[in-house]
Amino acid sequence: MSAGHTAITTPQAAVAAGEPVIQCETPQDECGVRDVLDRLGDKWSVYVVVELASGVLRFKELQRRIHGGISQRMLTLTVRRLERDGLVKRTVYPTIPPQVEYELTEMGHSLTHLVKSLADWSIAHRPAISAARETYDARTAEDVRP
Amino acid sequence: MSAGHTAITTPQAAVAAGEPVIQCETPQDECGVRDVLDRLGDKWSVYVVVELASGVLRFKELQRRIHGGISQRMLTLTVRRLERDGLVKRTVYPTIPPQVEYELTEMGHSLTHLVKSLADWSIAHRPAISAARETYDARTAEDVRP
DNA sequence: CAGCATCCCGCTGGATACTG
DNA sequence: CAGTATCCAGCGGGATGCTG
Repeated sequence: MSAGHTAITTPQAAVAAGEPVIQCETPQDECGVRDVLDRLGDKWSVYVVVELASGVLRFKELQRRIHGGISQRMLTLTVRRLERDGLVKRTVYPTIPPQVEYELTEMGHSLTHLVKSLADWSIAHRPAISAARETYDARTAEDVRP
Repeated sequence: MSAGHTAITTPQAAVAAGEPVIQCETPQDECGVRDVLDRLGDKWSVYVVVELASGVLRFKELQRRIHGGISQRMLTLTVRRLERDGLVKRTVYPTIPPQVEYELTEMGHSLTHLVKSLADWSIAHRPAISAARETYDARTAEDVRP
């Protein structure tokens, strides 16, 4: 994510200075959020987790299941990141042709609950969001008279 | 759930573990997830929501509170998007100097719970994630011996 | 089948300067 | 103070081709 080439205000400085944070008292909370969002933020991680929530999958099958068609490249990258973070376990069978199975770890499964909540919230509020967008667009359209 | 004709999948794991199985057979479900993740995916939305969770804030104050120093541009964009989606309410007071207040809508507040959960999960699992990364890095390092 | 390497485009997002 | 407008670097991510 952040390349960190700008050093106007380092997060460390803010933390060290004991800046007022959210309703949570510890400043680490935000770092934590960022950690999760960095994982969940990228386009495909959640979908992989979602698909793996139902069971073990091989690479191709995993790719096939993800609607919208994730590219091979992105699936590899995504799955590798998740593996690195200990959310996904990757098992290689040295057969011919090669077979690689992906499954969620315990930690990965625990994330499933949150993803589910996210999905539920999203589904529940989608109509409201759509409506809000239409309202907003209509209002700004009449607002900006050319 | 479908499947059952291939031996690849093993949904038993999820079932046995009592995991909430997420069904993504309908494309709408995924669109829903994508909708939320598109909002949460961008770098700053969550932080804005987090900061606004504690109360009404003006532009500058909001910018000041966000760690890492969000640029005016990004704060504007982020806050506009959130407003468009009906998560944030923007109130303009035509005074001099101008004063604009931001606050979460009801829907925005409902998202706060999820963000909170995300933060909690993140904080709880950060050590595990760090450990996993170290393990992974060490393993791959010795794996790729030149 | 699984996955690495390469090219390349578009969007995100930072810095800067200018208005109301 | 609260933006808008512009320029530009970086990387996310698609398409393609090559290995084991």
